[in-house]
Amino acid sequence: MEKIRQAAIEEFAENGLRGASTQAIARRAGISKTKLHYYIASKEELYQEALTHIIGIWAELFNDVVDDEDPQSFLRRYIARKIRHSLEHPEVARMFTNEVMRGAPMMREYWDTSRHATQKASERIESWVADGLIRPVDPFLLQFNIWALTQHYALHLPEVRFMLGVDEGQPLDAEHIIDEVTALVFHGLRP
Amino acid sequence: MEKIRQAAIEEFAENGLRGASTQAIARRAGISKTKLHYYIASKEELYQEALTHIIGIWAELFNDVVDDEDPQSFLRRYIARKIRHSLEHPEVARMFTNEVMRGAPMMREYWDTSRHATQKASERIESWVADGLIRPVDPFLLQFNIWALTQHYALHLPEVRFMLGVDEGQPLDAEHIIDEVTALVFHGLRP
Amino acid sequence: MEKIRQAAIEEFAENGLRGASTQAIARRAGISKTKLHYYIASKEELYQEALTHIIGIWAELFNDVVDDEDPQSFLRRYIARKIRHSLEHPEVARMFTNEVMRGAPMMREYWDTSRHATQKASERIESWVADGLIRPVDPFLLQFNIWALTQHYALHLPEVRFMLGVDEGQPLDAEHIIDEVTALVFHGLRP
Amino acid sequence: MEKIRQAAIEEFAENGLRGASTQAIARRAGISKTKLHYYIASKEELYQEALTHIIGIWAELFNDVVDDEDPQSFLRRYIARKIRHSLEHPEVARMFTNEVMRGAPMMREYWDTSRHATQKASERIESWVADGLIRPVDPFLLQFNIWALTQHYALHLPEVRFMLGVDEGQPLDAEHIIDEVTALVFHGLRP
DNA sequence: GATGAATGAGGGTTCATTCAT
DNA sequence: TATGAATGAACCCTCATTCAT
Repeated sequence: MEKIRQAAIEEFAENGLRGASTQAIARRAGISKTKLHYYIASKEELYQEALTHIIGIWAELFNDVVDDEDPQSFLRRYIARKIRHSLEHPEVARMFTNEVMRGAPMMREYWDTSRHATQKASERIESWVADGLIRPVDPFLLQFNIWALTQHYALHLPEVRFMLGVDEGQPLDAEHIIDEVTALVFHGLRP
Repeated sequence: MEKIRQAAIEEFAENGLRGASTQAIARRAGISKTKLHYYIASKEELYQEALTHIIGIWAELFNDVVDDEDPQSFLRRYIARKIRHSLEHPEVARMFTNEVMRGAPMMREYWDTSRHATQKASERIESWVADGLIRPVDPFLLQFNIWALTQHYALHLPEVRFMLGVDEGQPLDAEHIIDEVTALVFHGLRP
Repeated sequence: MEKIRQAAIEEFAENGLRGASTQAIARRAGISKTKLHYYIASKEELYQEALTHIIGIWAELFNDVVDDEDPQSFLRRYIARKIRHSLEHPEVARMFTNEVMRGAPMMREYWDTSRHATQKASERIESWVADGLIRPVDPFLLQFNIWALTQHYALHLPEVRFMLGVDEGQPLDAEHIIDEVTALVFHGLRP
Repeated sequence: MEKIRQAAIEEFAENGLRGASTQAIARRAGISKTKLHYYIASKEELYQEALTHIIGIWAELFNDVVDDEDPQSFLRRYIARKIRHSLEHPEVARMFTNEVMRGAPMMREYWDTSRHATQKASERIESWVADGLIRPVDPFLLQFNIWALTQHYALHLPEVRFMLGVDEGQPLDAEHIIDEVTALVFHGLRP
């Protein structure tokens, strides 16, 4: 049941694994607690499954990147997609961050996989540096920094709205945020 | 009792308000649950108090900024302090982010205060732009971005260590991180 | 469905009425829980029915006793059959004992019937005593004692195997047990 | 708390580990379920503890046996004590039997210890045989048989009362039962 | 006749908090 | 000030049973 996972991600994003209650997840999904437990084996397993789902979402989000793109095209597309998704589904990034802040006990094995991708990306960044396309940077930290910038708007959405004076009813100007973040990174990498 | 607050921040950082247990806080503080409840009125109040304390920590961290500093000096100091603190006390940033991700129900009134400071900072940034010291940027988003970059290393500390291959025993190279983040921001703001 | 009853007796023997789960009975019978409930009205009724079945088994086991047999022939046959059945189907004796240990709420009416048989058997034993075939004994207690001796090997089967050093794969020597129990009773009754 | 264990043994005797409810144990002990859980760690542990207690009771019951006693003195004392205890505290024998019927998952290690005692007792019995004090018997089965005879009156107490026509108010004639069982065994062992 | 979905009641256990001393 | 005992509410989950098809 799709809506159970959605409800779970929202609840886990707000309250973490321990703080989330199956009662609340059921309420969010519009079903009874008993019915929820008919579909899931346990809270822990639902958590695990939701986490896996999130990882899948992000994999899908970037699975059409073209290797021979220039840094600008690549980074703009990456940042744009990530921020757009962050603003539309902040609960996804939040649940993920929640897990990371717990010490990520359920993600250690994912990191093993992820490490390889990070390393490959680092090599690519270094080739950009070698080609003089961007200034010399630590390729790992650059990845963390971009991740930080794009995640942030999901985590701090209410604060951002508040500070910008954008009420909950109105949409945030996603393109403006994308432009600013992209600009910071572009200029920040200029040789 | 100082150590209760410290224990509370660590527990709240990991498990959030709902997920934190007074039992666990007591254990972290090395006292009995009963004793803990002798010192605190309720879990909620302890949470509130810890949050206020965190805000105080950050206020203190930046209360000697000099208004007439040039952007470079100011930003470097700000970023350096924030990242250093993030790496030394990640639980502080984590508890804060946890509260924000919950929708920050206990921080709305803080935002009211904070908004003013944010606005003042924006004016200062705009004056830098007007003086040609940095390129034109959205001053609010710039603040968010810097915040994002400096918070990140607290939230994702274990992941960062893992990806960089730095074991828990060894210290992370804080200065290197500060250099890279500062460089990104400096170059990113170059006129 | 025959296999449901068999599954039920096994489960009830191990866990009692309250501790038995329809889930487990269904699993033992190789069907789904829903299907089980299609065939039975309720757990309680299945229990009742199984109990009645057990009583029937024992009635059948001894329904060809010949009244004019001498004590030796009668007792040997009785003991032999009972012990053989105990070793082959320990779950039957176990479920019965389980019910008795609960206070036998579902067997009170059976006892009414049983009492008559017990009384008739007592008269027969007394006639043996009167005829000088066995030494004077309390005929009721003798019946209890024989029952105790023959039931025991069903209830304590694993313990008996363990103490005798007979692995689960190998068969217990039923005839040896029968011989020893019979001998004890025979000698115990010698005038 | 002594009364909790007593309540637990009664409840476990009637309903087994699975069938027993902490609710019911609490009710029997005259306390609330919450209070019960203040004193115990878990139902399983309480069960384990009660089982250990029972084993201790029986050890105590026979710890003053004198090795140089003749068979008659020894057996009479043993049988008398065991039956008296069975009639006074049938729930103890019942809980034990309940565990055995489950397959005794929590007693396997006790059997290891018990095996040694059983073997020693067997040697003693064999010495009696060698000395011509009793007729040749399988020493292990003899022990099982005596155990069966003495346990039985605890397990089947209500049935025994019913068949003997002794109402719950009146006391059972324990000495008569002891006499009959002892006589059966004595005669049964006569050379 | 047969089966996946659903459900109210209750299971054992933990919780934050209060009481009694 | 300090602490073992106690407690009502809530927790996650399983249960026997019924529903809908």
